Amino acid sequence: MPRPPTIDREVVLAAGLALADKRGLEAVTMQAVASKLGVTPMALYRHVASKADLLDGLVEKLLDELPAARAGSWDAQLVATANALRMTARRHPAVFPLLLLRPAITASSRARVDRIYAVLRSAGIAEQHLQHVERVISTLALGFAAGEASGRFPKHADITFRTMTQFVIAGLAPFRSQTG
Amino acid sequence: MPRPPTIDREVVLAAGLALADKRGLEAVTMQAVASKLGVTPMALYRHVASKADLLDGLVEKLLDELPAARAGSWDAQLVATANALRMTARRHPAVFPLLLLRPAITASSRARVDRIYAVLRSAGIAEQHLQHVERVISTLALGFAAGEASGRFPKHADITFRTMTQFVIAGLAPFRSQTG
DNA sequence: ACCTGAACACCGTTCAAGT
DNA sequence: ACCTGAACACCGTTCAAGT
Repeated sequence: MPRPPTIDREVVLAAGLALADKRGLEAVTMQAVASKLGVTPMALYRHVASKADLLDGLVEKLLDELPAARAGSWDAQLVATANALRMTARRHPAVFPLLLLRPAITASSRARVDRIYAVLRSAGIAEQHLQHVERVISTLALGFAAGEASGRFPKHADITFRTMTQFVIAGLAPFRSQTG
Repeated sequence: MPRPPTIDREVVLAAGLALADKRGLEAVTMQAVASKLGVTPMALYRHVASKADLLDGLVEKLLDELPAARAGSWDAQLVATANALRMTARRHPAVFPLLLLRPAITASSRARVDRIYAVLRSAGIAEQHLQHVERVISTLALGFAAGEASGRFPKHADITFRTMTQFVIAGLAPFRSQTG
């Protein structure tokens, strides 16, 4: 005896994200999410496998929010990517740090990593350094954004960001074989 | 009517850390910690203000574990510090990532940051760049250690670490005014 | 197919009471 | 001073039942 669905995974995740943004990660309980949707907590289990799955879904939503890569020189592209991460971290400070706790290569992140590889290639990074250089600069960009979102840099975060971009350009130098 | 204390803050934190190391952060419950000590959960509240205070105490214990800085060239000292963070992260993979969520300057971390400042000065970093450069390299070292501990780099983490050290040395170049 | 009611084992935390 | 017993409001999750 079918029934018209009143909620779906998308609205469950949206409600969870809104709750996390407004009142922090610990405010994201099955009961709070359900109540926001006018439904009982048990209804959520048809759309998310567990609370851990719900939190995973929130992280996915953050990644989906990142803008597509822009054109420009390789260094401008790297800065734009780091900046996009930073903006997303500011919108979702409670959820963002979870990004650092996930495997670097998931199905959904693969395309994004490949994009960075392409940018690094155009910067002249040799193939054997690609994976490691990508990890280093991604760790730095993610770590900075997560740190800022967590209040680690209460003052002068903008200057630290600028310092970071200069630092990255110079740090890449030993790994570049040709100008891009 | 005084009683001899059966537990103190130190053993509460030690029990919590052991639990986190063995079974993860979510295994650290007041009941589990208490049971490990042969005591009721309510007994813990005389020694820690709350569960959040307990977790804060675990992070402090990790910091206390870091070895004192060693002598050597500035670059060797930076590498040694990053390596010490990495070893601590491996011993305590569940707790370590919490470090990235804390303010960079707390009373207890102040001395450590000052030590890095001294090393960076001896590398010839100009005074106006000191704070920002320190934030950048600390974010990178912490982020890498936390990422590795969380399983972000399942393969070739050692090579990535070496890449990171080269990257940092080169990244510092634009901020150095004299050889140290 | 989708949601609910009732139930379970657990959680952090309080407060008054015991020694 | 320090720990306990009893209690409270909450948590995630299950399962059978309703529509």
